[in-house]
Amino acid sequence: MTTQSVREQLLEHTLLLVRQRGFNGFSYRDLAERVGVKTSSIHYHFPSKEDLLQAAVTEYSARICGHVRGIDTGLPAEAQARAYLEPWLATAGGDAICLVGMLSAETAFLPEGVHRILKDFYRLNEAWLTRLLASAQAARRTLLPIPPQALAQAVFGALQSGLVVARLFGAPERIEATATLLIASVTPSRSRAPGEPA
Amino acid sequence: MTTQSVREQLLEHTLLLVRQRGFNGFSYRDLAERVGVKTSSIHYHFPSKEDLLQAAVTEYSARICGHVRGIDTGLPAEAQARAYLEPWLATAGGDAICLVGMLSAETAFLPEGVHRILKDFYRLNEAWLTRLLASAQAARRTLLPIPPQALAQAVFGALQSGLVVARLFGAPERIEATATLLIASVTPSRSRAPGEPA
DNA sequence: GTCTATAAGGCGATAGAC
DNA sequence: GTCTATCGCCTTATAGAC
Repeated sequence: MTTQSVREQLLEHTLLLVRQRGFNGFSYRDLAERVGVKTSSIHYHFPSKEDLLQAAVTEYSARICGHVRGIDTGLPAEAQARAYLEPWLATAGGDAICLVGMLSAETAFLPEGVHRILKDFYRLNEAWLTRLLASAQAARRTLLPIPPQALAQAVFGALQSGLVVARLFGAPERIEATATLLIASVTPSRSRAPGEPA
Repeated sequence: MTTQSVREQLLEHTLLLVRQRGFNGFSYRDLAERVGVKTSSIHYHFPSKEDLLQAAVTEYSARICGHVRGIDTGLPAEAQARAYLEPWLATAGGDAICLVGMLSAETAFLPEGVHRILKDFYRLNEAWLTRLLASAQAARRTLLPIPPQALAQAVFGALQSGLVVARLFGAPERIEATATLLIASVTPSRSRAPGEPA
């Protein structure tokens, strides 16, 4: 447990506040109270609220995308899928959702620069999932109902919404439906022949 | 084009404002300006902002759930799926998303009564999709990668997120990945045998 | 039912002392 | 770097005239 500078604490609590309540859902006062400083001190580190947002979304995206890029593509497809799902499963059911998912609901208030980071976040995750699904399909180990890219978009969207719904219902296991879909889509399994009973 | 009472206009513009900006994203002033009245007139019809929200979410849920319940279950599964998807396809790419999806991101600020309506909305849609998928599977016309209920949850979540992403990218066709997944999941089609090229 | 006027407090942001 | 003090504006909500 290393000691954090005030700036680091502000950024960390902003990440949490945005994921819990959204950019429009917290104030400088809320943030100041959590960190134990006055609101004017926040303005010293982050002159405007948009500066704070920009820093938070950049940091969040770097962390998650870093995790995704860090997954060894030499692993079996199922192991890659499980590694990918890790942070999603760990988040589900808490009082925070994905920062990008939250901000995507608030696009009307966000500057263009933030929009770009959000879009890049979707693109990277969807591209990674597309590659995984396509390679699993190419190896003939699996049978996809729709093209890899379409399934990747659907799976990633279902994960985002899964966090939202898991929080609403207070039910972490709500994310598992989508996790199962991804795993099943890259797993050879005993894939049933058409007409074979489930 | 029938003339609407002020109350009806307030409700209608509230539906739109929540779907565009969220419950925390608009004020009585915004609403008053759109309808052409003063903010105090809103308080006459809806004493508090929570009253306004309660009326809006109730109305929205009644409309969408009414549409779903109105789909003839005697139709072929694919026709039912297309009828179900209709409002989602019509919404994608505009500046408004599903009101329930929007409010689900703002749960921290919403009263318990609204939470209940949101949950019921998810349950009804998921149950309807589960029935559709299960009946299509039971008829041996299709092969699902995961159980019907899990797929229903994933599909519905992907639709919700699909609206969000379609708006962010300004790309209505973004919803089609999930629409394709649902259609493919209930369509006998020429379902490929394992190993058969896509 | 709708208005004017106003209350009481929250908001992001700034100036200037220390 | 952090503080106190303050600005101007926005917010939901109410009282009372018409």
